[in-house]
Amino acid sequence: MSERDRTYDPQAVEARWQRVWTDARAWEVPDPDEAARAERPKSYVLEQLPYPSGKLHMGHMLVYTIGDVVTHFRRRNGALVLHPMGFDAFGLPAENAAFREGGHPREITERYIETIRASMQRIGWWIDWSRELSTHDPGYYRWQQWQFLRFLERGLAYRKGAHAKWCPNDQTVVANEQVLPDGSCERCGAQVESRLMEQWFFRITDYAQALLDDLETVDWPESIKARQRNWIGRSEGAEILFRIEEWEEDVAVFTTRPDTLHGATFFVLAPEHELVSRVDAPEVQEYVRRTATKRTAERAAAGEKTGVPTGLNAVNPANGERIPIWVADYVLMDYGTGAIMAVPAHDTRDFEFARAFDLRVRQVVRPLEGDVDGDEPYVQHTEGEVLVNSGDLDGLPAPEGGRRIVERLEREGRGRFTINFRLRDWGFSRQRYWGCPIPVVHCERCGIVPVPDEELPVVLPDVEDYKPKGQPPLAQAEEWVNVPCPACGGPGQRETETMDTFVDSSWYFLRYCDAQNEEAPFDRGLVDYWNPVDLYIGGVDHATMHMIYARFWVKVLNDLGLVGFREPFASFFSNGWVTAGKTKISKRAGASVAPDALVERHGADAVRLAILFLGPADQNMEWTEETAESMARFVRRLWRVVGEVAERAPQGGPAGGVLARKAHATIAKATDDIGRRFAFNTAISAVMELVNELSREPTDPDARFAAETAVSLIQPYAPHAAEELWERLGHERLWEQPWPIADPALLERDVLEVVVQVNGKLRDRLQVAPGTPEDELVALARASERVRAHLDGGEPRKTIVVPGKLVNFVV
RNA sequence: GCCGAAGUGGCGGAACUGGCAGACGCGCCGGACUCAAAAUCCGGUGCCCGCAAGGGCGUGCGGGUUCGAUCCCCGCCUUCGGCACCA
Repeated sequence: MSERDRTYDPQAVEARWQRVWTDARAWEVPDPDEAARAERPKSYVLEQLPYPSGKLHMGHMLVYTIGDVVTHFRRRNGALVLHPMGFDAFGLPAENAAFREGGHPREITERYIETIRASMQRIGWWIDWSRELSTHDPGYYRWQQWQFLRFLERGLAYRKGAHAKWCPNDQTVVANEQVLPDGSCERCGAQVESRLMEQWFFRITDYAQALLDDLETVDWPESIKARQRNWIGRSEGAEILFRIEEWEEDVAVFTTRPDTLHGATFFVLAPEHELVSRVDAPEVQEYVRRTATKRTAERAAAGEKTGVPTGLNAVNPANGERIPIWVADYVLMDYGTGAIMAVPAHDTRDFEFARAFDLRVRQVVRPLEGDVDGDEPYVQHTEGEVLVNSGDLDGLPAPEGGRRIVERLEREGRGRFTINFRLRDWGFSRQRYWGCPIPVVHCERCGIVPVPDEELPVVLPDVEDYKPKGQPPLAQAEEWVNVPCPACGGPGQRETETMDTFVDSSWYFLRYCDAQNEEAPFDRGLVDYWNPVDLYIGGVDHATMHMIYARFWVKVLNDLGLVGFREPFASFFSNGWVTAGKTKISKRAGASVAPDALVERHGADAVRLAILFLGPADQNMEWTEETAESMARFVRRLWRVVGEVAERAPQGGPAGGVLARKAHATIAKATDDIGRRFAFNTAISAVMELVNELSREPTDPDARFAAETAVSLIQPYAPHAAEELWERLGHERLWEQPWPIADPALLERDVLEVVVQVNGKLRDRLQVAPGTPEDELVALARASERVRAHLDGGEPRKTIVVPGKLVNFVV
């Protein structure tokens, strides 16, 4: 044994095998022809792609190692596994990194891409780099612009004036999803304001119901589905028209409780409601001004209710009653119609408002027990409650009464059943530089004119100053902006806003399937072959935005006939957060625990093992360096034990002894843990147990088989060391070896341990042969000294026997 | 308020279908090797009583079902996460 073989040098071993794999082009997955498709199943394993706005951190270490282990496992189980990688290069994170560090966003971004790719390759993740893409590449976003134009043709992309969340610091519109609960900007922490401006939207609300229904068809954790359902927020109810008496005009409200219509004692408009701007009263306009400057946080803080009366009255269509119209900011413009009928007896918020301004309260649904009459609002729906104070409907069960009310209004043309969603259309334009240009030209004569397909891509130009200053940075690129209108040839200006980065990530998984295509976004045959993604892996933080947008995008493409499936991600594994101390590791913190430094110290194999041994991969975990040390120790131990076996253990197949049985049990456990349970930590434990037993019997006739099994099973986690040890055991190309299969015959133990209990408490253990008859087991158990002591000489009242497992006496 | 997840040794965690609670690892204790230390190896390690044999207790709390409950049911407590004047 040479000195090199004796001591484990991860840096040398890992470099060696990475060279071998690269030379063999082992990580590439060419698109299979028909014959190959018939021969092997496909599996598309995908992790959410990284933002190149910082270096790799331990969160990445976790996601990509999970994906890598599954990739190895499925490959060696015979599947053709697509496992690509790319970079989500555009968008605020990359741009902010450029501001932070100086330089052009493109340079910074590309530098980070280099760095991250080098780290990934050093860690040895089994990635098909021939399919790499970056969203800032014109070869990529050209086809995004092309798809946008298809959406535009269908009316699924449109422009409208809307109240937008505006970040005064980033000088851009931010998505609702990017505003934190306290009203601050997710990116920079500044307080977000409300502004009325023209913006681009995708009509995602057209797909609200489909997005909800199709959740039934995907295999995702229930918690993630629940978040999406929550986000889509479907409510069944009715739209009802009230008449503004003084103006002889109708105004619609949405309600989920039409049964309480007779209890409406006042009416409230959101301050942004169109009608409010037409109210002359100065105190109303003053109130509207005040709420507009109010920060989201203050308005949302459900403290004191504020509002002003308009002096106008609305007529309740159910009973002709006149009720006062108020303006109050507890009514939101972007939900329902921006106007409500207030029923203080049956809604807590209306009740609070009525209390604050001394408005009438009238109960119209009688609870089964107790009474309301002003003290507490009664809101809970209970089975069997009936209407009161509702004219001829009195005594009807509330739900039925509600139905009758809407049916009546429907006949009069003053109401209808409807469904309202919390989900709003996706505002995707950003007043920022670093994003995909929106390929349209504004023409005074023709309006918004799409750039013809053959002129794509509209390439993002360089500008002097790419920092936002109230108007989009692209407006400075005058030569680029001023172009003839594609329709009439007259003077036109390009759109200067860019697309939200979530557009980029809504279809990247399709592009991987045909990344070099210059004729189309992708070939439908290839995309339909690989998709849907069989296992998508990523963080919960993308459970709503990204994963809803991507689902929407695919549904639209399906409706356009561009893809043959309606859901992008057939199953989803949500990985936990990695924390160091108490803070989530991200680019903001944690250079000290950067994977690069850890790999330098312990080797890639040890760090890969450590991140998965830390705990269940779908739960949050706290990183500890001790774990990396302990995994490095384990690899060294494996190295030494396998070396000893290679040198001293007898040649020949397994003899079927204890060690061979243990090896087969380990195969069964590791296979189930990786393949079905995604319990990577316990799979590693199982291999450790095997190695522990092997280290006690390195010259056993089964030692060679046990060593081979251990090496083979640890390969997805520690591919470099495993490959080297496999070679040491006299074999080649472990990465191409089929995953081992447990022999059911050897899973049967030759001696079973049967537990003997008295009253459910463990009193003795028996060693018996498998298949020992029940009565013999009972006899053996009763013969036990320790059992007899607890039986107190009496007869057991009852005896329970679980064959092969236990005997329980009840006295 | 609504929705979701989770409470097990000193620590991370295991127990997969109701059947040996604490696998595996960290830490700690003891020993071997060493001039010494590191590394490595061997042994021990839930808590309490006991010299020991052995016994008792033990999976957030209180009940229940069961021969038997970390696991199922009911009622609480705590922690974490998401949504939230959503009409």
